[in-house]
Amino acid sequence: MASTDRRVKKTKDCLRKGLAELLEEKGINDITVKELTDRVDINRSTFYLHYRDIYDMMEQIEDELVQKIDEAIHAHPVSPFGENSFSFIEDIFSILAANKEICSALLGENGDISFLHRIEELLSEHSLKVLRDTFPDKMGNLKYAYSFCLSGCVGLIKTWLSGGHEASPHHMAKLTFSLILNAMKTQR
Amino acid sequence: MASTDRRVKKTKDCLRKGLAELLEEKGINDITVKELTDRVDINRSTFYLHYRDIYDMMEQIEDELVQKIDEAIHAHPVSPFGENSFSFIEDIFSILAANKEICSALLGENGDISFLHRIEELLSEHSLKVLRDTFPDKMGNLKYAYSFCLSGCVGLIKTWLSGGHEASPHHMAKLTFSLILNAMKTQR
DNA sequence: TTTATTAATAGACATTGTGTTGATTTTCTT
DNA sequence: AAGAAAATCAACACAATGTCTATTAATAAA
Repeated sequence: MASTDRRVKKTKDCLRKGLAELLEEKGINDITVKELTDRVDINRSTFYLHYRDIYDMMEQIEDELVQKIDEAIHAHPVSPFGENSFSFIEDIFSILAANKEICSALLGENGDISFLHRIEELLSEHSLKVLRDTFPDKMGNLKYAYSFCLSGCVGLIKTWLSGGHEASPHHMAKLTFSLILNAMKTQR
Repeated sequence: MASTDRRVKKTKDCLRKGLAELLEEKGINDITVKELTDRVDINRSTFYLHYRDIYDMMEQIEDELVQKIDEAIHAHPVSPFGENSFSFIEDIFSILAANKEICSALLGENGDISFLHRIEELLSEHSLKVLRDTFPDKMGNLKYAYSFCLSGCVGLIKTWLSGGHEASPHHMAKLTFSLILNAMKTQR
């Protein structure tokens, strides 16, 4: 991402696009470096100039996405559950939309379960703080309701990505917010 | 599973146990046939007598689990959302508990995202019918709320498995039921 | 218990992808 | 235009793969 040299950017973009394509067809398990470089017509040696192996490449891509989301989250002040507490959720949906292809691939049928876990952790890290303020007395019992919501959010994201994002990030954020709030009522 | 010969059963059990162990340590990507057979002290050739490769082995294990869950689901009549509509959920929790080690591994950090999808599909297949009866007018708009609940259920399962199942399958089924019901109210 | 069957083992094999290296060519930046 | 850096090409040892054949051991059924 950082590199300024056109050649590096072009090579990495090329490889990334090829990987996203391959991930729609098969699992990362069955994807070889040779296969990827052959497909996008890049020398295999060039691949090793940038990545240690396929998994390293996947990880680097995930790192970038996670970092972007992380930055978006921390750009918002920690506020209790209320009217505007879902503004950071909207940002997340926007980031995902801006990286639709690779995100779909990473969360889809042949995706990476550890990326899924990282997304959950990101959401968790932030919203745990919020929840602690909103339901201070019940934190112990909320464990299950909370994990229900957490995974539920990821499910929402997956469905939204796999469709054509007909709904706007703003609308999705509002929906997410109300779903969480209602589910949480279970435990009050 | 079917085989009657003790040797086959012993070999398969051994390999399966080894795979579950390895999956707690690393991703399926980094697990080689040689590594697995070395660990459980089985000849590498023997592995190929039963499985095409590591992924084939994983698939066969998943197939068995999915089949068990599928049978459990179809053992229950399709009933509208009500007092007893969650009895099949209880069965699912029981099956998962009976296969705790491998299920934890398959849904955990180094798990298999496609197994996760299969579980979702199984739940989906059955509960879509139920939902169609419960909310017949709103089916179009329910898409997102539904996927929220679907993934939420899997999250619930993951959390329950990774803990020590302190809660009983029955309790979890009731909790699942009320979480779904509350979340669904969002869209009414 | 014996026998026929079937599974597991051991060792060898060609094949394929891996990761690395050094020399050369191409492309970029300034 | 010149120097720097990236991409290419060819070659390499290496390790895991998947397949085979011959041999040994364990099992089920008589």
